[in-house]
Amino acid sequence: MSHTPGVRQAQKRKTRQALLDAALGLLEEQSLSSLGLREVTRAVGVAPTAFYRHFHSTADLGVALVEEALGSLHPMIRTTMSPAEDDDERIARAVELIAGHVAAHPAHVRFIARERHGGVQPVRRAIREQLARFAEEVRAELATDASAAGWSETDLRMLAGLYVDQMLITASLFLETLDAPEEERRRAVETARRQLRLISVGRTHWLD
Amino acid sequence: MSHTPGVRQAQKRKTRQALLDAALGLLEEQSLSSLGLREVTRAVGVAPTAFYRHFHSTADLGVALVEEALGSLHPMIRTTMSPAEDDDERIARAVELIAGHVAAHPAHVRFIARERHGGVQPVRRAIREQLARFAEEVRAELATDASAAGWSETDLRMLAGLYVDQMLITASLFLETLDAPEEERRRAVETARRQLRLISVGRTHWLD
DNA sequence: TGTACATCAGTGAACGCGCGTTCACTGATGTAC
DNA sequence: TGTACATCAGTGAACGCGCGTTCACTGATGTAC
Repeated sequence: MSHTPGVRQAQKRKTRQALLDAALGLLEEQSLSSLGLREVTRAVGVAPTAFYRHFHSTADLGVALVEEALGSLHPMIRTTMSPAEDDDERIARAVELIAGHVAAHPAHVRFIARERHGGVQPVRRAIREQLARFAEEVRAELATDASAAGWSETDLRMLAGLYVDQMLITASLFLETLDAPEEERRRAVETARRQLRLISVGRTHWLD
Repeated sequence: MSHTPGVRQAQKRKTRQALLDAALGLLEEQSLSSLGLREVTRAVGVAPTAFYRHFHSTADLGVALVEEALGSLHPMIRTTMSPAEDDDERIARAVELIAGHVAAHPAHVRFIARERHGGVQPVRRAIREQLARFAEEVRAELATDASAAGWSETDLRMLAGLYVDQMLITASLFLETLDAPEEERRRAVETARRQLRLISVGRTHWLD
C-alpha cells in the first residue's frame, strides 16, 4: 500500500463528510449561528481541535453545506422547466419533483430555508449566489420556450425570479407538512399546483 | 402621588420595552437562537437577573417581538387589498406601502424574515399563526371583490396564500436593497410591481 | 394626613458549565534514494 | 525491497471567558387603617 497515494486523503475526506453530516443533523433543531464547533466534533467522535483541519469556523462549514445542498441541484432545472405536451402535466411533474426532493433531503431543504435569511452573513451570501444562478438558468430555459416570443429581458428575469421563489415556498410548505397527516399533505400538493397554475395563466396572458 | 397607582407599572413597562428594543437591535446581526440574555440586559444597562422579571427566556422575548412586529399590521391588509379604479394603481400603492414599511421598520422585517424558518420553535409557531391570520384576512377581502364571483373557497385561499408569500418576498427584497444604490432600489420596485401584475393577470383569466 | 406593613422591580454575588482557541505531541501515511 | 526522513490528520491538556440560573437582598411604590 505504500505507493498507493490517497489513503490519508481519503480518510480526511471521510472525516470532513462526517463533520458535515453531523452538523446538518444538529441544524434540524437550531440555527447555524448557535451551532458550536464542539457540538459537531462530539457528535462525530473526534477531538474538538480536529475541526480546524477541515474548516476555519462553523460559518465556513455552513458555506460548504450550501454547496452540498444546492450545488447538485442545477441539472434539475432543465427537467422542471422544459416544456411538456400539457401545461398541467408539467406543473404536476415539477411539484412531484420538489416533493420527492424534500422527502429525500429534508435536512438540506430546512437548512437552506433557515439560513437564507439567517444570522451568518457568508452563508446568506452563498445561498443568494446559488439562487441567482438558479434564476439565471430558469431565465435561459424560459428564453428558449416558444411562448417567450415578445417578452422583454426584464420580464423574463422577473418571471424566473417568481418561479425560483415559488419553488422555495413550495419546498418549505412540503417540509412543514412532512410529518402531517396524509390529508394535509394532499392539500399542500394541491395548493402548490394551483399557485403554479395561476402563474402559468398569468404568463399566457402577459402580453394581452 | 401615593394614591396614583401605576408608577411602578409604568417603569416596568419601560424596562420591558427597552429589553425588546435592545434585543431587536442585536438581532440585526444574529439569530434569536444565539441571542444571550446577558447581551440584552447589558445593552439596556440592567442586571442580568432583571430579565426574568419580564420574560422566561429569550424565546419568550422572541414571541413578544413577533406580536410587536406583526400584530399592528393587520389594518394594513384592507388598505392594500381594497380595489382601486385602476389595477396598476392598486399594485403601485401596495408596493409603495410595503417599501415604506420596510424603510420605517427594517429591524422588525428582518426579524420576521429571519425567524420565520429560524431555530426557535415557539417563535416559528407565533409567526406562522400571524401569517395564517393575514392569509385569512386577505381571503375575506378577496371574497368581497366582484371579480371573485365563481371562485371556489379553495382557490380563494390559494390566492390569498400567494399574496401573503409575495408580500414577504417583496419585503425581504426591499430589505436587501435598503443600502443599495438608487438604481438597484428602483429595479427592485419594478420587479415587485411586475410580479404582482403577473399574479393579477393570472387572477383575471383564472376562470377562462 | 400619617403611620405601619406589604409588594415587587431591580440588584449583585456566586455557582458550575461548556465554549473557542493555543500548543506541543503522536503515529500512520507518503516520499526519496 | 529496505531504510531514513517528511508530512500532516487527529490528540489531549490547558487557558480564560461569558453564559444561564439561584438566591437573599434593597428600597421605592402601593395599600390599609
